[in-house]
Amino acid sequence: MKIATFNINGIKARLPRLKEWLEETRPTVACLQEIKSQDEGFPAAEFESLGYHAIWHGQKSFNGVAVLTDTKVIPDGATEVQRGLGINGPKDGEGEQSRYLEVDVAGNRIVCIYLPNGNPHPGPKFDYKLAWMEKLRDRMAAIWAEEVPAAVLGDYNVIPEDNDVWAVKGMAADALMQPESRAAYAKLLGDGWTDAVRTLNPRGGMWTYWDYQAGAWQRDHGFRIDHILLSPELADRLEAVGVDKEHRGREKASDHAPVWAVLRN
DNA sequence: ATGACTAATAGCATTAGA
Repeated sequence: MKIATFNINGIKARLPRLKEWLEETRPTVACLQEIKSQDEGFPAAEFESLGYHAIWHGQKSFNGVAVLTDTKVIPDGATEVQRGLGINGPKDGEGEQSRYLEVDVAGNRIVCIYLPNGNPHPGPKFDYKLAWMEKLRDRMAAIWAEEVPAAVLGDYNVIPEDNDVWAVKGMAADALMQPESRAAYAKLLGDGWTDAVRTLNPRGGMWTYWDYQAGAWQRDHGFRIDHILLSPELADRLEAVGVDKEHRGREKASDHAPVWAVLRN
């Protein structure tokens, strides 16, 4: 089983690239973030024609997550367990943003997350990020207690270590690598979750994001913020990880590249 | 210290991303 996460930065703008990626790499499960589409605008039929079942949790303009499953491998598709973590956005009177979608896939719990960016730091958006991470930790602990094989994957918006960024100084002031952000991420690992990419590539240098600006892609000025966290049972089955970096260099690409992990059956 | 790019929605720019 190959599970993948891909922040696509707009499902309408990215549809040709996304379909291409699905056909070329054929992930069993694909977690998507930043679909930036309302529920009624989600192009489910496009994925059906490629042999993918979809569950989505949309929002107007921003955020939005979805889980695709290969119906050739998982005939029944995914079954929704929970959407949302029960935490409102940072603006006064704002409701919950669409950032969390938890499903069951053939007995495995798959959690697709789009963790708040948190910039600018400090400020209410950063506070919201940390509060969201606490809510996530609570929910992950509850899943852990269920003793179900689980993977929590998505855009964490956290650069975990210094060797996960092209230049520490360049990002020092950013919410993505504040000590509080890193500490909250480290707590998840401390709870027993395994960072799949870190485990098989401890030396770092494997980026998942390159900014559109300032020639970041051409200069390889990237960092790692898209992560796959595994429960012990799935961590024991971890066989390989990778970043589909080449897809970042294509026309009209997302600023993130897909990240994947292969789990033995 | 700032801007650079891109997407979405709504304007005759603004917000958000990271």
